Amino acid sequence: MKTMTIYDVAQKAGVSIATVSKVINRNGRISEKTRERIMQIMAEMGYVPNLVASALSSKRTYMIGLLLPDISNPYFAELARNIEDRAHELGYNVVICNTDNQIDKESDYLTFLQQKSVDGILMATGLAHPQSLGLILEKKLPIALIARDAPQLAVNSVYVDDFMGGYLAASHLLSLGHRRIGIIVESMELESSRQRLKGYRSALDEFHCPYDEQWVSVSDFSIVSGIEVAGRLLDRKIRPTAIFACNDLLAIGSIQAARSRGISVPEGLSVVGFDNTFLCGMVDPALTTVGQPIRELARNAVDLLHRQLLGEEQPKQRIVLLPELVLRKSTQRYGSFETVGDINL
Amino acid sequence: MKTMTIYDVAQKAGVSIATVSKVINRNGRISEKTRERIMQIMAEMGYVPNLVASALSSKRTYMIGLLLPDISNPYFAELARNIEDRAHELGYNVVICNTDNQIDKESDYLTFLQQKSVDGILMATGLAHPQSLGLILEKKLPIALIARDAPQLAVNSVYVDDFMGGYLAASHLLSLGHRRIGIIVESMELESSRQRLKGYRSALDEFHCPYDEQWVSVSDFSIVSGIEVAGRLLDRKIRPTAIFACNDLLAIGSIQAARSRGISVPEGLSVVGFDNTFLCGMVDPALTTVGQPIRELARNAVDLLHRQLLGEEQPKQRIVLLPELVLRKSTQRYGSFETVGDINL
DNA sequence: GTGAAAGCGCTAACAC
DNA sequence: GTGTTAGCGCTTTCAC
Repeated sequence: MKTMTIYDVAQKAGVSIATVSKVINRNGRISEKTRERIMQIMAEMGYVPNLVASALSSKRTYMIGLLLPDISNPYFAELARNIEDRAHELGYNVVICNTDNQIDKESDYLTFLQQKSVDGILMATGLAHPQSLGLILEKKLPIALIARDAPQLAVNSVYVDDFMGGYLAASHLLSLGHRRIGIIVESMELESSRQRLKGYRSALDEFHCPYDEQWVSVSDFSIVSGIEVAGRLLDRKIRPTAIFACNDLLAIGSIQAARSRGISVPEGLSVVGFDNTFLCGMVDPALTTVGQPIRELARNAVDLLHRQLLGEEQPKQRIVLLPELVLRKSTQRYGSFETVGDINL
Repeated sequence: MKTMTIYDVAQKAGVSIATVSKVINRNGRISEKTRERIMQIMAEMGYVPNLVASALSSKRTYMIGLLLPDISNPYFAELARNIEDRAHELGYNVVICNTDNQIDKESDYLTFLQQKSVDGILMATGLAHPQSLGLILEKKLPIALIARDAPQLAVNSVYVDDFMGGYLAASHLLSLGHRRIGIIVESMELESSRQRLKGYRSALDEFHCPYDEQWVSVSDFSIVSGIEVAGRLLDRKIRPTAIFACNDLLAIGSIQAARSRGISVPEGLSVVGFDNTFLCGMVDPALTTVGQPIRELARNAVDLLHRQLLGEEQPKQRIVLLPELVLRKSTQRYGSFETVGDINL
């Protein structure tokens, strides 16, 4: 069955292809009568427009590229889901690109996406290397950054207030009486990590608790890394009574590290995570965490991009959403229970 | 900066566009000398071919569509990750489509993908409604099914031996001495669920343990559903001593249902999951499960599709991979410990 | 080895 | 309101 074109429809309807094109794109002046007749004919024939051809002349592909480190990470999976939902509502398809935070994969994908003429790009990779970004900006490809970095460059972005998140986590622990609070950050390369750390320090200051660098550890995104880094923290002679992990995976790793050392959570160690992925309710004890409004993050980012695509000449903007503390079972007042098998000094 | 075309390159190189096209696609006869010179010039100019135009004439977009129920489900996220990895290696981008198992969303996406002329489609949705499939097959759009259904239709597919998976899970529990084994299936619509149930029955037979329908419950994919359904099972006067849940999420839900009733796992209840997602190592107790070779599933599916795209006229095939039991901490011999707070008859 | 030219299927002026 | 036509940027015969 040969695939049909707009010519076939035009012929069958006894009109020109321009007319058909106009009813497809519902623009131009068309009498209601011929409009309906043509719609009817298209339906009968089972005609579907070829969007590649359409894209070539109209310069719009209705596709957006989504760059993220790894979609198998629950945080990014949830983000991707919400992004795809919103994009689909607006008539766009999304192409996923796993960069593993590698700069060469990142620019590789960027080149591909550019060649394929995606209408816009959403970056949730956090790193956003200047050279990659430069490439895009130069080509005037609409872009929006999500959830992480908001570098010096003038690009649209949507993210949570990481400083506040760090502050919320630390002050929660401090107000529970904790004073030796370990913090595990994802990477010092990330602006988000730096901000969360600053928030943590700010809370410390407010509680007149001295900042001590020995309590800050750098990790990466993975759970195994969380186990390892938290393990090192817990093997100290003087060990922390609480850990603030900069993502839920690291927090879960911390719980596991504690458990394998016979330290129970929250009795022997309080743990706070970040992101509020669905994992929090899944582990035991359920994880207290700093919640990111993932859905809103996603929606706002897509909408921001969409407005650019519509050609609305709006000023570049940064949308900052506020995180909130989600209390569950992994934190408790320091010293409120007799700790068993616990050698805290 | 106006975007360049093949004409600009041809002009600068003093050759025709046909020649340039040939060096880009490394086909046709081109002298090594001019080839290099043109490559050089393209690099200097920063020229990148427009793949939309290329697609319009060559009929190949180097994009494949991936339909799945929900990418925020860890199983599908891992699958998607591996699919994207392999596709990327082969030079393809992947467009994700979340169907939520709704037939209208499914056919909606299918229409879109067809209009965008993706080179092929990967379906991991399990349902694969005949009408949707018919649409694709009719258009001769290459397709491969993953991980779930393998209906009557002649389509390529890759999946695990679900019967064997069910058998493995049940016989593990039976050999531990369990006789009242609840099974929670995702949906009776799914061939995979039916097969797993058959495997379960087969193991029962082998152990001369009578099959009793009261032990089989139907659920959906979610953890909340797992909690609910497992809860009903556990609230029976005579309750099961083990539960075989047809995915890890349901298994985790079962553990939570048990915990909230004061039943500990594995002492008061053994639980086996299915899929072997990374969640298994994350919960307490770590989950014994039937492992799917997700990576191989993904690779094989992409390769199968790829071979079709290359036009290799191969017979349709079904690749069946074998699952394996992954032992962790959520199962134990029935009766080997005094059960506490347990009213088993 | 290289080039001319006819599409691929559609959009968007512009003319009528 | 509807039709004509010139592209969009590339691939691909088929001459030379």
